[in-house]
Amino acid sequence: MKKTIVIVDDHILIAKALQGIIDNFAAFEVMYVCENGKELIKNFENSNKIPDILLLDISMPIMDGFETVTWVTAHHPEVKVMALSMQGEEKSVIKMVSNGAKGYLLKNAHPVELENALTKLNINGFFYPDWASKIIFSSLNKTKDAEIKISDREKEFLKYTVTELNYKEIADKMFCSPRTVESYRDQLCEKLELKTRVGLAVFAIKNGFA
Amino acid sequence: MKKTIVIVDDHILIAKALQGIIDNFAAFEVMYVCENGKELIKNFENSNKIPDILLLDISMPIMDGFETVTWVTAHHPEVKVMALSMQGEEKSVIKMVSNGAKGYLLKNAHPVELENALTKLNINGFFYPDWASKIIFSSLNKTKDAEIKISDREKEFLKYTVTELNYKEIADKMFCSPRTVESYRDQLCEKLELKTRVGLAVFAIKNGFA
DNA sequence: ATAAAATATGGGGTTTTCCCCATATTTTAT
DNA sequence: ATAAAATATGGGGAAAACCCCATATTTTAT
Repeated sequence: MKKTIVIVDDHILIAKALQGIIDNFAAFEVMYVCENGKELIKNFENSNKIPDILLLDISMPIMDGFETVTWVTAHHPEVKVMALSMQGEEKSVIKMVSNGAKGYLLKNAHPVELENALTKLNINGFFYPDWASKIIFSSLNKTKDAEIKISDREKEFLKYTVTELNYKEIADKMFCSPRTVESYRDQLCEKLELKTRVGLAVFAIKNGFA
Repeated sequence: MKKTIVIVDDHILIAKALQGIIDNFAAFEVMYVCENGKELIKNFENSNKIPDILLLDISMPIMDGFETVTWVTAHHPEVKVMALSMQGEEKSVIKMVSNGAKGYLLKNAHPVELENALTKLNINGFFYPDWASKIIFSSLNKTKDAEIKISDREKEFLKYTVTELNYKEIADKMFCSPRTVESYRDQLCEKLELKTRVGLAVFAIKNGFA
């Protein structure tokens, strides 16, 4: 009996193409593909449509990989989720794994690696390439960095740092005094070990706050 | 006789998966796949390895789609290049088309659309979905925007704008006077209709200069 | 319950950025 | 060939950002 797989990827061409590859594997077959997490949830309402393995793209418009893996882990923990992404960005790996992903594969892997990964995932219950394991282990050590908490108000401020508004104007938008805005800057600079607004703006963009 | 296709995409899994789809098409067959433009050029040195159609991903590490399509158009204008990308970002479309791409397809297309696109490309010599044509035509009107040229020196400066270096320090790195650095800023701000360094930094990141 | 931490605000001063003025050289285009 | 544009540099001043000081309130944690 072949193990069943569902692919979730908003790039239909890619999803279908992957399906073609997987359907040639002896031990696996694709049940169906979805464009996003929402669609997957709808399918999961039907108990006949729950697969053994979920191949999950991370960046999706409607309900992304992080949200989806969280939902699947909560509602169908028996489904093994393998994350599939372009780059192996540290934060994505940590976020996916801590939200329940059992495997992580890059899209620049070879088809044989995909088969190998699926097999390992099926037998061992998990599959992490060396580079991913490294990230996961090293993330356990530096709990300090993970402790950086950014308040809602600071997040709001970060949105404005990437604009050409000055602090006075940001204060107006945030209904507070310019001093307060400057204190957000100072606090964030301290936490993030930055010195300038440019540094904050770059941080905001690269970490999805803007 | 089937039309030959070469796929260039750094995500091997995707490239191979696409190959699987295309090889099922009656009129087309994949000759080989490459991970980047450099590899393609090496292959093109052998005249037996020049295909009818090139399926070209845009974002690649070594030699990206823009550079690659420029090279191919210059050296092998008979090869029809179809750009393949995640999103249909306006700037990417314009850049690819003005550099010689004859077609543009999103990765969230259906496999049938791919076959249709390849057929049209082969028969008509071009293929642009409606959304892409719209972008191309509207870009012809606002030639002003397209005329924005950023000099090498300004590009170098843009790299530094996203750092926490001040203009004095940037001047040291660029072996010029701080005034000169400030003139780069002023010129860029004028061209890009920006006012602050933060604006420049955001521009630099979003447009791949940093 | 009480201390610690986070939030919000202010005064005042230094540095950096922004923006006006201008000039000499080099490159590009007609 | 000559004008226009781009490059590189400078002076000086206004505005913004940075950074020290401090305080009152609220929230969080032990």
